[in-house]
Order: sequence, then C-alpha cells, then structure tokens
Amino acid sequence: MVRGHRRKTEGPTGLGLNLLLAARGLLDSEGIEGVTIRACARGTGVSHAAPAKHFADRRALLTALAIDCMADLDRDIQRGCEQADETPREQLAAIIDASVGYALVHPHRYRLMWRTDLLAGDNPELDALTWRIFERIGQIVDKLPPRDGGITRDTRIIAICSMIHGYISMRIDRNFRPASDEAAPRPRHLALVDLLLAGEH
Amino acid sequence: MVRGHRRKTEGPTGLGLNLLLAARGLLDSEGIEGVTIRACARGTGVSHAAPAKHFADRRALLTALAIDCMADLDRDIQRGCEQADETPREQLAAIIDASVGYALVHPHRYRLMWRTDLLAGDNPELDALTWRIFERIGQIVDKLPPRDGGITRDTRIIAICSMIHGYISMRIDRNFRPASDEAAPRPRHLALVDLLLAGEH
DNA sequence: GCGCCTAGTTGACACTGTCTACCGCGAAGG
DNA sequence: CCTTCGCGGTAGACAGTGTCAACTAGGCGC
Repeated sequence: MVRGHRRKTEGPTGLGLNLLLAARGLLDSEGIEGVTIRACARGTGVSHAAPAKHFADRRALLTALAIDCMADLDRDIQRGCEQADETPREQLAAIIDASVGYALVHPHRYRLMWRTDLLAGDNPELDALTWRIFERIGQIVDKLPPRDGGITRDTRIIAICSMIHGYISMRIDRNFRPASDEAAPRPRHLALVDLLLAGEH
Repeated sequence: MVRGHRRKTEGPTGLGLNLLLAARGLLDSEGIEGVTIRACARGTGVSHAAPAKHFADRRALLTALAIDCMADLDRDIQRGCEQADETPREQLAAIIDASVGYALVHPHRYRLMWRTDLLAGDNPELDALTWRIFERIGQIVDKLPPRDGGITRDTRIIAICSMIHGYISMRIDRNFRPASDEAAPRPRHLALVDLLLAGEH
C-alpha cells in the first residue's frame, strides 16, 4: 500500500502524489464523476492498476483528495481572518467571504469535501480539519454576548455553520431563483453576517 | 419516448411508473449510486434496455425521481403548516420540523433532490416545486416586521432557506461533531427558529 | 388488409472498479 | 557475491454500468 516508515504524518509520495494532482485536475474540469481511477492513471501515464498500490479503492482516492481540498479551504479562511479586524463581525465576514470565494472558484472541490457518503467513513484527518473550521466559528461565538433561552454554544456554532454551508451549497447547485443572487449590488453573503448577528449586541 | 397525447401534465405511465417505484426503493436502500437503470429494469422484471423507452438517460430517471421526492416533501411541509398556529414563529417551526423529519427518514431522497449536478439542468417542474417551498418561507418573512440596512426580502428568504438546508445537509452527511446533536434534550433544529427570529420582534 | 408507430427484446461497445498473476529491480542478509 | 524478498509497477480478466443499434410483436388509423 504505502511504505511502512515515513517521517511523521505525511501524504502520499511519488506516484501517489502525481495521482492526486491528476485527480484534482479531473475534479476541477469534470466534476466528481470524472475522477475515476483509470482516468487518473491515464493522466499520470501509468497503467490502469497502478493506483491500487497507493489507494485501496476509489473511496480512498476521493478521501485523500477531499482532505487536500479541505486543507486548502482552511488555509484560505485563516488568511482571510488574519487580514481582517479582530471584531466578531469582521472575523465572521472574513470566514464567510473566504468560504464563498473558495466554493465559487472550485465548486466541485467544495462539493466533494462534504459528500461523506462518497468518502471513507472513518477519517480522523478530515474530521480534524472540519473541526478546526468549526472551532474558528466557535471562537467568534465566544466573543459574542451569551444568549439565554437554553441555546448552547454548540447550537450557535451549528447554526452559523449551517447557514454558511447551506448558502454555499445552494449557490453552487444553483438552487436559488434564476441568477437572483449573482447580480446583487452588495454581495448577498455579506448580508448574512448582519442576519447572523441580529440581536447579538 | 412517452405517448403523445396525455391528459394535462401527468407523470409517466405503466412501466415508467413502475420503474420510478423501483428507483425509489433502490434510492432508499442503497443510495443514489444504487439507482442504476439496469437495477430498476431488473426490479421491474423487464429487459435492461426497456427503461430507455421511458427515460432518455439516467439523468432523466433521477430527475423524475427527484421531482417525486420534492413533491412529497412539499406535501409534508404543507401538512405541518396547516396543523400549526398562524404565527410566523410556529409556521417557521412547522416548516423546519417537517423538513428535518423528512430528511432524517429519507436521507437519500433529500440528498438527491438538491444534487442538481446529477439532474437535468433545465427543469421547470422541479424549479416550480422548489420555488413553492421558498415562497412558503417568503410568506413568513412577509409577516415579520421589515428590516433596515438594505436587507431585501429575497435575502431574508435565502438566509432562512440556507440555514435550514445547511443544517439538514450536515446532519445527513454527519458533518457535526460525533452525535453531538442526536442526543440534544430539545431538538436542536427548533432552537434554530429562535436564532433565525432573533432581533425580529 | 396494410402500414406504421410504440414498447418491448437481444446484442454489442466502451467504460468503470477491482482482483489475480506476473515481473523487474533494489535493498538486506548471509 | 549471491540469494531472497517485497515494493511498485505491468497486463489480463470479470462483473458491472450507460447507451446505442437492430430487431420484433402488437395495436391503431386508414
């Protein structure tokens, strides 16, 4: 499968890395359905069964790819947060802005990351990355005044994540009224910040 | 393809209907990947190429199935709304409750409905159903006091839909912290109502 | 009765993931 | 230096898949 001893927790090496590169290209150009083991093999100039030596099956390949993408997204978010003001509102806006931006530029990547039905079920690495992003939201929640009514920190995090994720998903999947969104004067996703922070001050 | 004259706008008939039934069964038991043309044909006791006479390709089959499911969901939502109080809060809670309920009982159906990348791109029937659900939210927004800050009606609708859809998607795809949700004392999705309506009164 | 069209049939093709058997080569051990 | 062994690659096969083409039974209009 993969060489036994490798320093630390490092991704695939050699051909495995090239396969992932090819997979990413296919994902961007043809969508998830286009990421096939054989197509990756062709794109790397290697026989159709070679990838099996690096990825147990297609799930494993897609999972590795999803981890890559999730790490990318997390990096984008981090960069955005660093360049923004420290206030909760600006931090939240930065996260939303970075996420929406990433998803609109790489829709297939965003879709893949969350399609856990296509990925390996038990995946600590992906879970850790997801948790990191959630926790960024958690830090924002912590800066907000506490809420009454038995609404827990977790619930507030989930609510924010849900709205962001739902908005992005529906944008990507074109579920909104025809182009009612793309043409908005001020990017609509920034209005979400106002709505999320309503009644918080 | 389909018989020329049919009264009004009616779904497939005869074998086409049985194929859809088989498809729904496969969707529920094996997920989207399991809904294959040949499996539907087998389940209906017909040759592997027969479905082509009723559905141009797999997309068309999945699209018809998605329309069925969306109509189901809409019916559930309607029933929920009718049994609830007229207040915006109760109406919104009813919509969320019905949607979450439907999605948790039929996760694959809910997933399929929104995977427009798998469905036929141009689909007025599905669009109309989606719009109907959106508009139910719109009616609730209309009952709320107006908001300042250049937040349009559309934006408010989109925000609410986004949170609901995002929450459901992440529940279905198990993206939340391990089971942190299923065990909540009061169903967490009802807390979303409070958060969505924060600062609205 | 004659066509013709509809809805089904079988068969084929290219593609997929996955399994098996093979093989070459470099490193380890004696 | 020679042997052995396993890693990373190869080709080939198998069961699926969607889709297309050719064929056929049967009912309808004329």
